[in-house]
Amino acid sequence: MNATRQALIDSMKELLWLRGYDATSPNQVLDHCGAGKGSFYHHFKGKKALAIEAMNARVDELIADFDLIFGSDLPWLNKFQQYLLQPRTGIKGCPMGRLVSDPSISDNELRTPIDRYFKHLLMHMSMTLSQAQQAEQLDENTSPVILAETVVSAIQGGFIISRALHDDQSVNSACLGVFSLLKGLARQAEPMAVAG
Amino acid sequence: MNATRQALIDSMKELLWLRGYDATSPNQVLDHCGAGKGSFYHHFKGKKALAIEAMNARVDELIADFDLIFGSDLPWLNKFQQYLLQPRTGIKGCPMGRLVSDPSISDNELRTPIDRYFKHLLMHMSMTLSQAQQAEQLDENTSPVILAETVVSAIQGGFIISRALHDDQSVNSACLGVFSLLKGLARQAEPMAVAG
DNA sequence: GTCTATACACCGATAGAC
DNA sequence: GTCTATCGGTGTATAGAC
Repeated sequence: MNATRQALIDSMKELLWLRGYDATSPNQVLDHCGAGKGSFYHHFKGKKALAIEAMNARVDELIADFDLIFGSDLPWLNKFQQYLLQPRTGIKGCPMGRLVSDPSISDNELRTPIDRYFKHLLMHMSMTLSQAQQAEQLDENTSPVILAETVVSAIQGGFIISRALHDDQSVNSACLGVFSLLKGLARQAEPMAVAG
Repeated sequence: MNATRQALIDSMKELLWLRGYDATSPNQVLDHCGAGKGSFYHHFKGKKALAIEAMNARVDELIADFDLIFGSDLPWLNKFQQYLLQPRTGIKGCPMGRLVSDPSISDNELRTPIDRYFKHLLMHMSMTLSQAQQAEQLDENTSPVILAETVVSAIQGGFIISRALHDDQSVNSACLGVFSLLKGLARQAEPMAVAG
């Protein structure tokens, strides 16, 4: 892979996190990585094409981190504990979540990587919760799908509060709060009933 | 109050919700309300000044709605029920929450109305929760401040998920989920009927 | 108070030399 | 593959007539 091409992707990845899509211009990307306009339009059809590659690279990164925890054989509650209690820098925002407010993201091609990221989180969290219910380790009155949505929302919303109040810690409070609520639903597995 | 001036504020309010701050240009505001450039810069120092007035007007509106519920004498859980189970149009996003991702919002003057909105929600929710604890109607193991942050985060994050998945209902699922979790912490010092 | 004309910077993209 | 020059369009704001 060409080094300039990779540098363009890396710079776009960084600037998307820092300023979002609409507010990031090709010129800013070029300044950031020291490339020239000619390289940009040689390697990519345009801003949108580069952004999609950069977003997909970021999603791969984030999903790999997520899978380290949710793909492990930790007990279900410990998975959520590890994921939710990771320290986050609230004001920076979520590299994916912050993009959805950009007007251009209503374009479906631009939205695809973001959709992929959140669908992955939601699906694997709700699978974990569903298995916990089957093992009688989780209260059965709440739907795993809705519960997963609530957890992901608490994280994303925590970033919003952090930026709104200019306070890096708000997101961590929100994550702690939703973890406490989740912990309240944990049940000790009871001995398996024997049919007959 | 001059009618043109008011029309400019109303149009900016609308466009801020629709497109955010950075992506809304003075020309778009003028097209939206039919005013001319001269009127704009006669009544307002510039885009930023108009946006601040429009944001403050929106916050007043949202806070009035919020206070209708949280300023009432409903039981604490019913307040959260009414507020959280209001149907929301997820893809439109929260008129305040969507603004925090705009790079320009790191400017403190622009952030002030947003800060005021969220501080109001958080303070009054945590007061309600604190009083519920004193009345022994709410589990005492979780901090009211953290719980309030979790509730507001679930709403805001729900909007993010809605926009990410292009699904109006995600935000309502997230709100339902956090309400269920909250309901699980209710204690019956006195008889309380709660549907849902 | 409102209008039109204008200024200047930056946007995303292209052309063509090397 | 990379560079510089340039394009048409738009953003924010100002000037000055009426």
